Amino acid sequence: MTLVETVYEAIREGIVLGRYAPESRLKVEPMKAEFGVSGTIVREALNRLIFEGLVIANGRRGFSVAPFSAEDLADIIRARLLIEVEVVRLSVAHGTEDWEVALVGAHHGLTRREATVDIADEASIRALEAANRAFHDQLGAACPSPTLFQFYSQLFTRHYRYRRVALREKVILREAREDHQDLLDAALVRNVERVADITRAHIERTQRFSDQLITAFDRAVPATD
Amino acid sequence: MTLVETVYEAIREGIVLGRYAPESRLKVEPMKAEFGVSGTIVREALNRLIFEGLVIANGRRGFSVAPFSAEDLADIIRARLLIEVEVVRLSVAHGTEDWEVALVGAHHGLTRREATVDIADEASIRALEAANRAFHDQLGAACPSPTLFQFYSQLFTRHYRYRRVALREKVILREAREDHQDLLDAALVRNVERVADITRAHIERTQRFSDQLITAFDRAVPATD
DNA sequence: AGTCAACATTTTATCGATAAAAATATATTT
DNA sequence: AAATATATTTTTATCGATAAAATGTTGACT
Repeated sequence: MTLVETVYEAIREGIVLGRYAPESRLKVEPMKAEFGVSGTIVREALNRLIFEGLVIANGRRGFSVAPFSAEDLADIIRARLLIEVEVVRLSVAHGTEDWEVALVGAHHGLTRREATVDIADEASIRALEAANRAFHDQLGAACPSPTLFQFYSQLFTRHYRYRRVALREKVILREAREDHQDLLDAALVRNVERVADITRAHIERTQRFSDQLITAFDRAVPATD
Repeated sequence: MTLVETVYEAIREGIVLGRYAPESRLKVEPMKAEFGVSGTIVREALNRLIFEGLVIANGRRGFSVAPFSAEDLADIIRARLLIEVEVVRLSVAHGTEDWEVALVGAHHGLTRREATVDIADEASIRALEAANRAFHDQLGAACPSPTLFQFYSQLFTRHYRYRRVALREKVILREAREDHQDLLDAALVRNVERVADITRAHIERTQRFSDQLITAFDRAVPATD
């Protein structure tokens, strides 16, 4: 793996997990030290993140983390409703037996994490989210459109940046658990429209918490300037 | 405008217009000379193009132009059918009066080019395509979802890479002309579903030429290695 | 006190050089 | 002549240094 790729992953994780706050500047000089690489590497990694919607390039004024806003969140949800629903639809329609097997496996892993998650434990939450992501990725993995899958993936990541703030709510976890079971059942019997419906509801459900998310975030991180 | 941005635009245009053939390697050393900049600049520009789907990064083996394939083209068309249709739908539903004015203007510009285009003249074709792009961009410009608009834009660019091969067909030009007039008329009376339908047909029409496009390309540019 | 301008500092954008890797050519052995 | 090993060249990935902006600060002047 190339150095740029390593740094690129690290920065992306830093942004997604909120270690770099929204709108904060991503200064090359400090990051050189942080990762022990030269400025060129950092800059190349940042350039890759621009089109992923996580980093903003401000002309001659360097880079910064993409901002949080209610509009942006609404935008992400709307786009997910269009794209992710189509991705799972196509995937369930095209999935092979191997895909089914992998899906059952991913669901099992997710179930385990859901059962044992401790809301107070950061690592446990992190593991749950990884399993959640793996399950949803697998659900869409048989989608024959690489482009749509890439869009889905990007949106999922951007959405997670917001969602993680609310991940400690027990009620969300419970509802999500039910959705996941329903998704698996419908997917296994290839009920495409039902999978689409549950996916839609699953995404829409997060909308209920949108306002809370934004205000919760504003409380946690006061304006950066 | 920063140097990286300039070079980035130049490389993108080079790829879109086929000056850099699909799958050909994008070597930093020659490009340094071509643009009169250092390797760092070229690399940063290339990194930006990765997520746009125009450039592939091959681990430690440099960069290359995204390949042409029948699957890729089908993928682009499928994604456009989903995303662009939604973009124009949202845009027509949300467009203000200023948007209407700009749309009429863009359509007028396009009509002029369509009337005077000379299939044998490269510059004339180029101008037509710019006007075509401007009209379609304006049609979707009032879409309240920046994300969906960005996806639309990326797909349009990627599709153009294929379409330009077929742009010299008179029959395509004639059919497109009719679509554009119908799109404008339906947009002005805010007939959202009609605009969506025409857009769908407009994109689907290109599908008829897909096979020809691929074989035409294969003839024009024999395998690169 | 508040505005404005000269100055100092930080930060960025960019370059040229280098070491490591990959690709290519050459030689050597069978 | 084929296959393998070795040397050579090209190309890439990476670094440290520098000039040009941008930002922040101080201090004179109203």
